[in-house]
Amino acid sequence: MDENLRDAPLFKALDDEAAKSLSRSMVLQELKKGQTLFKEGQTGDRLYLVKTGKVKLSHASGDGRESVFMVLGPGDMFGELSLFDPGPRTSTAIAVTDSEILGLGHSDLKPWLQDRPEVAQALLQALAHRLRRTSETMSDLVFADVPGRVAKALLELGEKFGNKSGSGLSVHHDLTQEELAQLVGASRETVNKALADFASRGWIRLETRSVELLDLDRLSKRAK
Amino acid sequence: MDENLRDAPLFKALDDEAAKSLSRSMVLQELKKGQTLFKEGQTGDRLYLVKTGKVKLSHASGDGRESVFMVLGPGDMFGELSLFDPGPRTSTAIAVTDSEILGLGHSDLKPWLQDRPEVAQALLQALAHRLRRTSETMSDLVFADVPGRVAKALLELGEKFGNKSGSGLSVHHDLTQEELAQLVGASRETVNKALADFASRGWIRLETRSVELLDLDRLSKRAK
DNA sequence: GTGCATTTGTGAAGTAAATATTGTTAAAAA
DNA sequence: TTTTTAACAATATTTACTTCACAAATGCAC
Repeated sequence: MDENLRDAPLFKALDDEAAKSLSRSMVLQELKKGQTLFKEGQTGDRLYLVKTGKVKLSHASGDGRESVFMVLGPGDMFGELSLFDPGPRTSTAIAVTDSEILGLGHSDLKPWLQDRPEVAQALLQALAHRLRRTSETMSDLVFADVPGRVAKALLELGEKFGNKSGSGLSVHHDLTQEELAQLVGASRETVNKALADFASRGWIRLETRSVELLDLDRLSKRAK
Repeated sequence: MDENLRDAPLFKALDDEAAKSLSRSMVLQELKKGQTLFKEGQTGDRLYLVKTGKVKLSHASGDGRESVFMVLGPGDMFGELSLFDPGPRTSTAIAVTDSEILGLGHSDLKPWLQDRPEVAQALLQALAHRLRRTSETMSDLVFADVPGRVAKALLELGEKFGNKSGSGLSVHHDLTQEELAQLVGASRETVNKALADFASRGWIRLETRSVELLDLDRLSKRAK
């Protein structure tokens, strides 16, 4: 079984034997970059786990604008809302890069939830944790200005997708500036200006679909 | 047992017998208006249920500004984050009116989670539902202007606390305009303007700590 | 390579909302 | 009651951000 997945909330609480057994009922699906897994409004009761690649969860406004709540990487779970609280999907899931994802249907998960309290417990914890982060993002939208939110987003992407490189933290986020702007809840132009400003101060170095974070301290200070 | 509470997610899944038994391990606490139940940053592993009254969950920024995520009424659950995902409280809970609150400690809930999968299931559903609403609020912050958010907040308060009255829906929210502004994520002044504008159009009638919603259709249209 | 589309960078004008100020009304407290 | 405090209302000013317009760079198909 894949190392990344062993740490996913769904499996963390189980012993190897059980984890293997559960993983057998999951279905692998390959997505090309840009491909849509599900759209908001559709019904669906599958939960997904990212095995490789990146997936973004977004939400469209009436007039065509888009907002991205989250970029998910290996080990991350999504789509669980429609599973626990039946109803249409609230977000659209699109692959940011070529990705492999594992799907698990409601009926396959149910027996585990019944017989293994530790699975439910782990999922409760995962949801609670998610809720915690969501409400933090919410107060950032209220309190922080755009550069602050950009700094925060960079740090979060760094934590998730960063690799230590000589001088700093190299982050291949695979997002266009447009997508980054949607993640931050601002226009592409202002995000671009914030990035350019950080770069001119030497806090980051911009590359295409990737950044190198050079001064984490300053960025953190700007973020809070 | 109180009727309101019988419908709370925690009890809904249980039969009368079990619900009664669980409710016996809950501790009643009375709060005066303005009294703080817990503060963000404190540790705590209790879950609460509002029996009577109203409680607000808020979050403070570094520079003293405040944001209110939620106003809770009878039957609503809160404080569960620190219970499922151990860590300090992420919000401050303050009584908006004199209130009665039931508390349940981690150790009292745990056996139920172990033995009764339907309890865990109900809680998963409650969290998923909460997450759904939170992310909707989040995209409203990105997409909607202040008057739109005010209209939405009024409708939500109406759904929760409204009573049909002759001409419209009478909503005793018990919030000052300052608190309403914090709930909407805007300054008191702009919220006041939006309210005055709605009133001048005849969509609402303002009273102190209360509104009457007269034209729900127009408000809904302005909200989306 | 050449050409075309997408992404990135930047300045200027327009706008929603915050901030600041001051006045008015209503509710508590003396 | 009067006094004091808190909540609400209206205005002018400033600010952060969006929108618009366009140029430069990069990636990709042929």
